[in-house]
Amino acid sequence: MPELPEIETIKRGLSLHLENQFIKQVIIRETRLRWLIQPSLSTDLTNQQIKKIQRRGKYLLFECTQGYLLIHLGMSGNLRLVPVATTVKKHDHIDIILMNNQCLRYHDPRRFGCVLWTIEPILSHPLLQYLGVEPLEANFTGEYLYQQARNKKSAIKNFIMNNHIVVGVGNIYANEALFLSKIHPMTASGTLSLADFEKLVKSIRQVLQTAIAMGGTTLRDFTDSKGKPGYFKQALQVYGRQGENCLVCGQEIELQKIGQRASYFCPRCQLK
DNA sequence: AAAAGGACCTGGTGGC
DNA sequence: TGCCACCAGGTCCTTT
Repeated sequence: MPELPEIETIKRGLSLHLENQFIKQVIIRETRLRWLIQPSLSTDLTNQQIKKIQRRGKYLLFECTQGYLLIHLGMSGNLRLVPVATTVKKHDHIDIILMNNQCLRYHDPRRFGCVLWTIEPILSHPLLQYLGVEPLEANFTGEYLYQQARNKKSAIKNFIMNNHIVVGVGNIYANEALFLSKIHPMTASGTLSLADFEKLVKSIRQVLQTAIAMGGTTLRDFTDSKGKPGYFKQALQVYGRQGENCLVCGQEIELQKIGQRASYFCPRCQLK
């Protein structure tokens, strides 16, 4: 489901309602997520106060009194804030119930996500320590990408979707950013110029920021923490538009698999 | 060392 | 209506 703008949207919604709240009870209905839920999760979390919610890449970090709750939503995960008495549906795996009777409900049909507790320094957690730069922060520059791409032959689309290089850019926004940059998704990363990378950085920033402003992209089932969809789908230039006309030049948008992922591009605007 | 491919899951869709 | 193949917003792990 979610890329950086969707996670950021959820984070902002949850921050408003959860910061400074105390956890009263944790209900676990299904432990088989990407990694098994630790049996101690419930006792670890109970009575913790949520101090602050942060985001690193597509991970949500709930800073608590004595540790961190770390949540990833995988492909199909969602977090909703619901009244405690709300009927439990299929795939509602975890409830985190607060003293004020709000319930943070984790729902994930495909179970590719994870929910775990750690008392280690959060940024040195094994899942986080090798992550690349944040695309909306100042150290994400054309120069950085250019240096990382030296001698790399992988397609530029795979390169910008690689979490060890830059985090948060998933399949939708990789396609959109490459279209804005007029770069063909198959281009070998190492052959692009510094100027290309500067343009690409600008495009990635722009596409992510615009999507955040519109509450993310709802393809079928993404909603924010209150159940509202995002509106960026209407602004998509290439994603899902194979066979339709390029909004810039009128050429038919093409679809090709790159690294097992659907890739959409304009063969006239985006040169190799 | 880098790149490609498989694996993990459920649900929706479109073809026959 | 049913069955089947294929597709999906992610990313870790294994193989080449």
